[in-house]
Amino acid sequence: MADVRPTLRDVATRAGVSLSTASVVFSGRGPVADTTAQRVRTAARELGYAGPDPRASSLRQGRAGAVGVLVEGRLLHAFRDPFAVAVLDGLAHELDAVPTGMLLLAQPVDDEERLVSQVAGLALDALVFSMCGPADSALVQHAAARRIPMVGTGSPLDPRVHHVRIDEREAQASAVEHLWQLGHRAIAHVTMPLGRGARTRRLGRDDVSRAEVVDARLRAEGFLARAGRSAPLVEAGSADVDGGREAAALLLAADPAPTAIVAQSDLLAAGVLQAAADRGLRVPEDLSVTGFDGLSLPWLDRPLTTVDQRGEEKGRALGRMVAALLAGDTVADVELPAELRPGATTGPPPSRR
Amino acid sequence: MADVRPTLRDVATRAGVSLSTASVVFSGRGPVADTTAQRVRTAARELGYAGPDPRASSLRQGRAGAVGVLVEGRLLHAFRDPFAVAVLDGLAHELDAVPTGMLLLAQPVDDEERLVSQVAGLALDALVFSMCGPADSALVQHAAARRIPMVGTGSPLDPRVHHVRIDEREAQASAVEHLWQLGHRAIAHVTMPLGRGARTRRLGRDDVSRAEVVDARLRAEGFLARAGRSAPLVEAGSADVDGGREAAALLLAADPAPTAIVAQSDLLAAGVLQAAADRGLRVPEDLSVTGFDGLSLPWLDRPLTTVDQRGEEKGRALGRMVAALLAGDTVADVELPAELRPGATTGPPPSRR
DNA sequence: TTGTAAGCGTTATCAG
DNA sequence: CTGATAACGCTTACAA
Repeated sequence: MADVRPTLRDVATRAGVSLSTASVVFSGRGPVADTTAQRVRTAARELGYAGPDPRASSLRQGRAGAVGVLVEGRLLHAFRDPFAVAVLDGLAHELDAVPTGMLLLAQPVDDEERLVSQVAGLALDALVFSMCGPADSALVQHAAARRIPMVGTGSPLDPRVHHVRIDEREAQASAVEHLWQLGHRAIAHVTMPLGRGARTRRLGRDDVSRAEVVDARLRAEGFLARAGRSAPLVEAGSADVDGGREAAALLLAADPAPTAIVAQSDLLAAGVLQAAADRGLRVPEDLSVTGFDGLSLPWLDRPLTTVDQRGEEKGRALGRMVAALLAGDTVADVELPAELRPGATTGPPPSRR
Repeated sequence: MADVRPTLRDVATRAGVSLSTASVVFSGRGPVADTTAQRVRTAARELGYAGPDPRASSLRQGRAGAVGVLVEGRLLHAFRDPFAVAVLDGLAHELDAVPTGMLLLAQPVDDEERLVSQVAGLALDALVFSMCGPADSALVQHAAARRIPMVGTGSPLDPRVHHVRIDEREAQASAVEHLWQLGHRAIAHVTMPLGRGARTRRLGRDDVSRAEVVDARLRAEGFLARAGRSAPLVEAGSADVDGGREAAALLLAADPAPTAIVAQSDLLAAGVLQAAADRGLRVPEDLSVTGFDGLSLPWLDRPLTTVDQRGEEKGRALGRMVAALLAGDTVADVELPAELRPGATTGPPPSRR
């Protein structure tokens, strides 16, 4: 066995057939006599031929067999969010049926140019913006030029990107409505980071309208629409438990303190619960807390009241959209339902007890 | 702008230069006059040319710009394990510098043939078995035939796969040693699933030696070597918190019950802690527990005594190995240290208090 | 049913 | 510094 990889031509020669016949044997397109096929396969086995080189066939057929999947920041952080993982899992499930592989692309916070040049060197059939992030991305321009179809979950905001969304505003407002019904009138909000360089800080209405991150902006708008324009807002410095804890600490130190905190994600809500515990507040007796995503966080000691947007289903919808696009179909944007799921972290405010 | 993607030839024609000159402008190899380069770039911009097609250049250059990364089972499960995520993060970090993308391959439990045919269609420069799993994989044969270099963390056991390992036996034995020093004499072991079709069950010595999953086998052997050949072993049905809980429940129901349980992973150990709580046992007063991996599990209320194998470092070592292999260097297997890190879940047995 | 030939879009070599 | 020309390994009309 020579050290160079045999090619289809070598196999064909050895089997005593033409190159095209050998090709047909492997691709399965077109009729081949059984005996011929046998001879080709035998020759392949003898030569240690592992099948057609994907590089060559993808050039010829125009299919790479892989889609790029963008996740935010470092993998370590992206995968710490069970919601992101659920979306990816649903996506993987649908793409597996195509079949198509997922090429992970970690979106660096600052250096977009680098990401574009990385993608420029990759053979990709589509691009998936798996998490709703900044409103625009330099990648869109590049992918559009390459005629690579793009799908996202609300961002980037570009007509060339197909979306699977939820009604972020309405979904977040439903959490406020739930609290309002319970009697809360001092409701505060913890947002995800609104853009790069986020830090724990109080937010004004115009900070919200200027926010780069689409879902964070829409949810905050939905919150404000129902809770009142002057309801307090705090931005979390990071989209994780610690970020929620710090943001909530800021809110709870105010006087008067809110009786309920609406967080933009379950992870943030988990941090809010910690901050409440830090101050000796009982949940939901002294403070009600809502999350967003609908994760099952087994390490929480009680079920969170949350807005359930089924992550796996979202991922599957993305995957089906990709599959349709690859098949050359035209697709329409999809809107998925998201609804409030009451748990044990919300109840009447102290004054009503 | 036509609807077909322009090619380098179109750009060259428009710029009034030859194809090869245009190529050199984009690849940066070879000298080009500034004015010529400008003209080419202008023509490219005007045509909306997004750079050389990666499919074609990869065929020509023999590089795909991506490596396949195998994770066990569904993504949802793989990413639920913080250790796996840490390894992937370290890997991503090193590969980013190459630069090379990571194509995720979920290893189905049963249908290996499907995985092979998936990989057969993918242009990959290397294959990374990121988690130590079954001792052999049909992929090895395929990748070897394609001359794709392979790296792993202990499995598959094949001389063609380069490894980054830890001394699993010794590492697991060190946890037993720690307990022994504290005075424990009734030490039990919870193993990861030993192969497909795992279920919660007591294990004999020969179950261990027949185990498919390499690290599970080696750790169990290390455990037995130090704890004594008749120390009780239970296999977890799944490599997660619930698996650990069920396995520990079985151990704790025995009479006499162990005073210490050595788990093969931190996730399993978390389940052991739950099982202890279920029976009203205090840790470490009534039961000592050790884990394996060295994760920081923020949702545990106290630090776990564990064997720290730094996942990120392991991933980086894998990444460096891949980089070296891609550069054509010969590489030697690497052994990384793993050491016991005492936490708050181990102490003297009840009899010594 | 099998063979011939023309690409797919680049990059590498080598001569000018 | 620039330009012909030949691969890279395969697929697919079309002809036999």
